[in-house]
Amino acid sequence: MDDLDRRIVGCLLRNARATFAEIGEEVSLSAPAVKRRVDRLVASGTIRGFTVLIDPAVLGWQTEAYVEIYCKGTVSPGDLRRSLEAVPEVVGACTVSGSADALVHVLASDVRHLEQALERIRDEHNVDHTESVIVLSRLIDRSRT
Amino acid sequence: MDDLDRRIVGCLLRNARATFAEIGEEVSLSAPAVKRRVDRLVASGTIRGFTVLIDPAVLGWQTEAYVEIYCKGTVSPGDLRRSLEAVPEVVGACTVSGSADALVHVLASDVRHLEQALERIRDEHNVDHTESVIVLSRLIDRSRT
DNA sequence: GTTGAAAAGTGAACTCG
DNA sequence: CGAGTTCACTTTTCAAC
Repeated sequence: MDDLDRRIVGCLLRNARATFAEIGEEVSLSAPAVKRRVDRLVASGTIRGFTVLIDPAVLGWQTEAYVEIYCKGTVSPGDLRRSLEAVPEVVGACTVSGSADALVHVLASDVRHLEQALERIRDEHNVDHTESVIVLSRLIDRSRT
Repeated sequence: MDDLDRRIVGCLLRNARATFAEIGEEVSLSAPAVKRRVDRLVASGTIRGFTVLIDPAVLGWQTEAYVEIYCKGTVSPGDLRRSLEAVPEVVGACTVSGSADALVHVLASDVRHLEQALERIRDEHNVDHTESVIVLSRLIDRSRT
């Protein structure tokens, strides 16, 4: 992972469908040289995949919340992950410092749908209670590294 | 945005560099038909762009926090966005329900770097105080809608 | 980095409801 | 007419050098 790799990744972050020749022009490399580096970055796991950015409003999933999960007693991160993965509305989750066991990012079509997702999360055997903040407006989204 | 579009978007979410022919095979369409639909989705803004998923650990930005921002008096979302956009470590931000004015997602190389970013956020003229939780481990990341 | 064969992208003309 | 298809033609990929 040298500086050239970083510049190639920078191009791909902006447009993952750029041709190798286009990237090569920007970083002063031939198309095959770029391809070899990209292949290596994919093989090594540095590049985990190529994806598309969708306007969430179009999919109709406009209601967003961050939910702090408090579990009964202690719970392993692995168990927590398995519990939360079962709920498709959960788009992100992490264990955090402080008294909460996890912070969960939930995306739903509307408030009604969000409530249903929260109920499903709460119904998991090891969840004691939850504390939610609802997103009013998204100010910044630079989530793709 | 019909069911065919949704299936095409599904393919692109999994692999944004899939060829139109590959996508076409999966959704039972010819390559040019897929291309026309993808072009339309891009033109209409449904597809906001193509990007690459990078292993954050490789870039060395492994320290993550969620920070609640409390401002002095009232502040417009626009001003808040401008303040936060000036801090590159801020990867996401939204206004939220409850007493905090905003919830900010911060990514930094280490705790020291995170602290510097928090200081920069606090130094913005309209920030009263902040409340942070540090991410211990990421359980789920399905952030790319 | 260069070259060349194979594959994919792309626009036009055409066909079907 | 909007949406899909086939077909020619250009560009890109990708493996060998």
